[in-house]
Amino acid sequence: MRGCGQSPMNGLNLGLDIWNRSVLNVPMNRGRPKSFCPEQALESAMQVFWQRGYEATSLQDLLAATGLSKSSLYQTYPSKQAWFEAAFTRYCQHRQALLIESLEQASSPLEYIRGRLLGVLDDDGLDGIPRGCMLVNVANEFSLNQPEILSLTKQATEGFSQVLGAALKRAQAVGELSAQADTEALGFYLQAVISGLRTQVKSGVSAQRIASTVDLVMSQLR
Amino acid sequence: MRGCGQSPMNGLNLGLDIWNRSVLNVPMNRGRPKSFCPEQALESAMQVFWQRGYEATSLQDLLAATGLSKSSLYQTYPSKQAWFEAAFTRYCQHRQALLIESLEQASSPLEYIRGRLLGVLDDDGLDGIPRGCMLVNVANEFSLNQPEILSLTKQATEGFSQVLGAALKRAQAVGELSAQADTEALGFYLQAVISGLRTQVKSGVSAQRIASTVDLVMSQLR
DNA sequence: CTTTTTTAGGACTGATCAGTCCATATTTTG
DNA sequence: CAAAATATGGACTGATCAGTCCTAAAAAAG
Repeated sequence: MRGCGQSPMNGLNLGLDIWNRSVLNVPMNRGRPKSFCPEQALESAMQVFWQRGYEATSLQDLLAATGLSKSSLYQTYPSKQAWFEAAFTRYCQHRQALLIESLEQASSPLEYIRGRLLGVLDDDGLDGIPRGCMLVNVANEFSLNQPEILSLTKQATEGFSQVLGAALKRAQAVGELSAQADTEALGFYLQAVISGLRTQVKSGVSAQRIASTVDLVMSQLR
Repeated sequence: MRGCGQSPMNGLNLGLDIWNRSVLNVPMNRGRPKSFCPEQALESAMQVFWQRGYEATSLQDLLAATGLSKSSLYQTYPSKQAWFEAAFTRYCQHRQALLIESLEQASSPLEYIRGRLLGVLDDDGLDGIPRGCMLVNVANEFSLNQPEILSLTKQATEGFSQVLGAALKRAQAVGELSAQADTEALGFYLQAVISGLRTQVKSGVSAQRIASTVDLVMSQLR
């Protein structure tokens, strides 16, 4: 059972790995190959951390979600913390890539933004229970005393804000938004609104109420 | 050592307690009196839950923060969960009371709102590390599968939103806000913005950036 | 005083926590 | 084939988890 390549490296390094082997005469990995796909395991770990948060996720949860043995788990990343950081990094990268991709496909930038705002309403997890945005969850679970996590949340928040800012720039180009608008500032503003709405969703505020706030926010964007 | 009255009841019931004793001839409490103040213990418990969240707070933390013995802890509330719910309820009540009080003292309703928005910047905990708003923390830590918690977060979110809505009504009365504005909708909107800004603060976004978002939001309120 | 009632201290519980270690299995290399 | 290298399963660790229980202390009531 091999599944997804035998390199323990992640997707980005796989190419280099193959290149090394074929061109530089670096030998193939010796020893028993992994019986799991590290990428897939990380994805599963991310899902469970997303759903439950860091503290509430036990190693047992991680083992069950990934299907790995304890040895394989600790050989892939050396601690629960390391798994979490890798999973969270993956989440941020994927989310930002998705955001950018759907922006590129969007016909109307403002409708794209409305879609991002309304998106807070469909974030159901595996069991149908909303799990919110992992970035929002993580930022609020940790205090600011963990530098590595803080660095990740800051970077992701700024990244998301910039994508929203880019959407607003396109809105200006298309004539949907005043050329005087400060798109960078509005990007951070919208990111805050989205985070706030996600918190309200998790607080039990009705979908109707959320939707009308979205209308209000959109009506202010001119 | 008595400290703050010998009734194990909380503040609201203390009056009834005394009344029962004096009017209904109910005898005074027999037995050894508590050597701690339940109100004060709850306040301490609230602080530590606020700072660390539910999962990350251990019973040891709770014992250390309150100074209680394990027996007293479990006699006051029967579980960690019960302590948490009591502490969170206390937080919500106190916060809402503070919000209302400072609204009543405010001269300019819009400046009051600006103050609430900028307030996200000074939420330092005991050790100087921002701990955010407990409501935001709690809403994001728990998934929606805990009915009691959900009920508390929903109620608090709506309560805070309504106070903001009331401030906006006063702004209309004073002429600071258009009479056409939907103050209820704007109240929920502002509550979302505040939650979002708190998340950004915990994500490491700079105070300067937060402040300029506050300016942006205020400039939209007309 | 004795009795009754409540609180407090702290030993104790079984479960679970994150993490280690080692023997065995499975592969490539030579 | 044998040797080397890596992966796996799972037993094992000490620490900590939330929570229980029992005994002693301290107060009011009679």
